[in-house]
Amino acid sequence: MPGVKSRREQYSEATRAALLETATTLFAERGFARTALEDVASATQVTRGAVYHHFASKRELFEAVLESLETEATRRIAEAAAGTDDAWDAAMIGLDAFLDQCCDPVYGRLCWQEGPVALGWDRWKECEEKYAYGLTSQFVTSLMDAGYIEQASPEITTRFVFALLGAIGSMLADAAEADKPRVREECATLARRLLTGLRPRPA
Amino acid sequence: MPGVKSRREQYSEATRAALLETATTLFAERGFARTALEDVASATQVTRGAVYHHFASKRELFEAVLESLETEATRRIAEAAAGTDDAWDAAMIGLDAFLDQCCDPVYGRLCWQEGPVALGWDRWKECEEKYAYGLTSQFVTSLMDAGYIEQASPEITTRFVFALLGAIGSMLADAAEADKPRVREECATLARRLLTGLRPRPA
DNA sequence: ATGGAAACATACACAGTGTATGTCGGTAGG
DNA sequence: CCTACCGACATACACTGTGTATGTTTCCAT
Repeated sequence: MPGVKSRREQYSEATRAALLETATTLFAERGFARTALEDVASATQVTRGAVYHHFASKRELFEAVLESLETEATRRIAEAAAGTDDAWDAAMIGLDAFLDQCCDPVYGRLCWQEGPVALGWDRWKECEEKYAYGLTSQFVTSLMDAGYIEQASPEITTRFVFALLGAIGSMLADAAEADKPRVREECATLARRLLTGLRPRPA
Repeated sequence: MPGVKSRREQYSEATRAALLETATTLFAERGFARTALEDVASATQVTRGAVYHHFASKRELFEAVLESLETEATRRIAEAAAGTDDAWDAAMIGLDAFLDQCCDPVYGRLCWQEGPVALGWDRWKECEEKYAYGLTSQFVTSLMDAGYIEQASPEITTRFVFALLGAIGSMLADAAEADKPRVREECATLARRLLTGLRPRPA
């Protein structure tokens, strides 16, 4: 009977999920480099053996954490913008949803600060292709197609916009909880203004 | 006689400089994490003992490398923009000088890619306060003062612009040597356009 | 019940950083 | 001059942390 999990499979899956969760917490609290797998294991009440059973390496564990966070985040953002036809409006709604997302300290810290540090920029971007970077790319090309921003290399434009989003993510991740609403608003208006710079000139 | 160095001091300074140079090369070639101090030492024909004599830690060695690169870079950029009175023109000249700088693969790689990875984002930004970040901040505030860009939080605006510059640095560091001129130009126009988005509205 | 495989634990190899100590040549004061 | 010291480095070692190889137990199928 496919779909029915044996007890052992359930246990195994639970362990894996628990590892993922403690790893998320510890990576977010202490950062990738300052978190030893021993800590992750003991906090989950298993040994490092279990960790290496479920994940090939420390890096892969982090990637799994990242993917889990990004899957949820991109889903939310895409969902928020889904109903809107106009490309510009959709992008602005997406931006708002993204800002909301970044106010979660775990997301901001792990995806935008620890991510590139832990995996190296290349590998990180490779992972992000599927998520934030990919989504950004979609928004950018749809804005370009709709004539809302000037025709230019989509790759480079995307990287610029992505960098902006990264800056926002890092800032919100850094900001004290009390400051977040203010910072959030300033980021929103600034990002909008910068993007309007890309609009085709009326001339 | 102050100012005159004893022979020992000269030797010492020379080895320190040599260490700095090989470290620069190796960090740029292999990255910070994949470069062991043993490699730096042996390539300089000394032992790790010498490295630890001159630098308190691997991190400090990297910081020294970074500072050396950034000192030179910011000097060049500031110098290029020095003669120009108009804040906008000065900023554009500075941008051009920066783009030139980033075409040096060593600078781009170490300052914009390895930097945050090696030191962690916080410490990296702390270092950059004195150099690229500080210079960016100056340009931004002078643009704001001159009314070329809208009044807004200078801190946040600076971080946005800094992120843009970082994106450029990374891209040029990544780009194949043959592509650099093209990428450079596209980056330049894109950056200019984005910045114009910050100009106060005529309305 | 029993062979086998999955889910872990245990133990170990190894790389790399940092530190404590040793050595040797240069330099300064008498 | 010479000698006592100090700085520049070398040597050796401790410790942390990753990854791997090998056990051990538990579950499930036959």
